[in-house]
Amino acid sequence: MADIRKEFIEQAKMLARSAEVLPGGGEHGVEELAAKLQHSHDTGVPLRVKLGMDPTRPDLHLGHTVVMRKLRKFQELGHKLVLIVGGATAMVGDPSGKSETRPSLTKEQVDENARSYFEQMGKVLDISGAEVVNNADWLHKLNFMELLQLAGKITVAQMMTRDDFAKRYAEGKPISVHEFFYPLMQAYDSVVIDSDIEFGGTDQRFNTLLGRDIQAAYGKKYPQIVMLLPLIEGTDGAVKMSKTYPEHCISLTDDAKNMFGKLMSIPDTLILKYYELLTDISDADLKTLDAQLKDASVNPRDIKLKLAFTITAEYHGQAGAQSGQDEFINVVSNKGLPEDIPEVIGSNGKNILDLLVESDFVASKGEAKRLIQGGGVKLLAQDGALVEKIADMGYVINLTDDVILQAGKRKYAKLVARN
RNA sequence: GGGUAGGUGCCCGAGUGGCUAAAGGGAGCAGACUGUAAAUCUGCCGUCGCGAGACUACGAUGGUUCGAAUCCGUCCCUGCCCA
Repeated sequence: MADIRKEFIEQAKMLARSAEVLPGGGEHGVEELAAKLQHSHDTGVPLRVKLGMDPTRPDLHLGHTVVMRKLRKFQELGHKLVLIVGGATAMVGDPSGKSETRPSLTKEQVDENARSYFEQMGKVLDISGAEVVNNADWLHKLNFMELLQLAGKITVAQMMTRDDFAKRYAEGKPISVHEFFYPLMQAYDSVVIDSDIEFGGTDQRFNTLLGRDIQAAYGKKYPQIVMLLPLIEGTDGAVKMSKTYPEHCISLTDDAKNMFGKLMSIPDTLILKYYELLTDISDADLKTLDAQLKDASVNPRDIKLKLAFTITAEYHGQAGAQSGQDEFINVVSNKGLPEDIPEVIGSNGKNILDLLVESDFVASKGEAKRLIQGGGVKLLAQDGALVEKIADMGYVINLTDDVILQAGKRKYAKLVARN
């Protein structure tokens, strides 16, 4: 692979930003990528870039978009996106430490989930231009001998180098044999679809690299390289954004106001990372922001507002982002009332606890009580002025005029006086 | 098959007969503060009940006991060692 032309090195560098390119990593990784790009250019054959997805819970969040945004760049350069719906792999589930064999999804469920996936992915990627396949189509047809042949390409020791396995083994935690097959299945996919580059989060290091090895073992001369992108933390700032913790996820299906608000709730320490991985910001601008964040005279909130605006705009347009920002400033900064307050009719004469539970503001009466004890339940006038803070558990609603009920920071209901 | 260590609340994890609805941490919620739904501090954090209290809960099940997450039997699951 000698003589890689400079333009491809440059292109590879651009594409590799924030990513880890394997094998090699760093400079070497960039060269590997450049070689692929050049070869594709010279032969006129687009690169086949692979992304696999589990069609289990079809709820994509911003964490997924880190990889998707990168894929979009490849699409823009004319390369072929190959999306693999994990109809077969979904039954195993990527080993995470709590694995069980999952019940197999019916074809209909897989299709349904996949459809939902594509709809959400379509916000970032060009799905119509992608090749979409389901690995159940080939994995379910493998017979036992073929399976053994596949399994024979790797040793247990190699398998155990996977961090998750090694760790669990060291800690004396269970590892089921079938979990070994997840990486193998994913790797075999690479053989079948003949991928040139596989994408994933950094947690996909082992699986994707195994794909490279298995491709080679099945005779592919230039096996796939791997591009890994960082995982981003969820809104709590500590744990990776993952559907295991939906309360920390910023979902692509969140409405503009919620998306904006959730973005504002990330810890300040995450601002740069979000900027880098979730927007198209230039390196230079990133540096400027870094400097501003270290400058005590700049309020990090303002930078975060811009971040929230940029990202929200990508999914909900300028207008959506604007409404999200207006709402945030109005409600959070100025402690005003949100725009859309649901009306509740017929609350007159009701006990406050029952009302809170019925309106789904709290999950139980106990929680309602705690909320009241904590001073979180208030009645406000139409203009937001405090009418009274409810402190009595036995409080009974007695309306003469419409009044706004506030429960906690973000829950409001307009209690209508007429019945 | 034998030995041994375990299975605790959303998660991690302490607890070995009453003082345990169960330490501590994380997550979550609220309040204060703040130009952030950031940070920090404080409180809350099983269900029902205004309340006294009742109920449910420490793998499952059956016992012992005035009383069990804690003791005993059986079963299920997991790790390690031996075979």
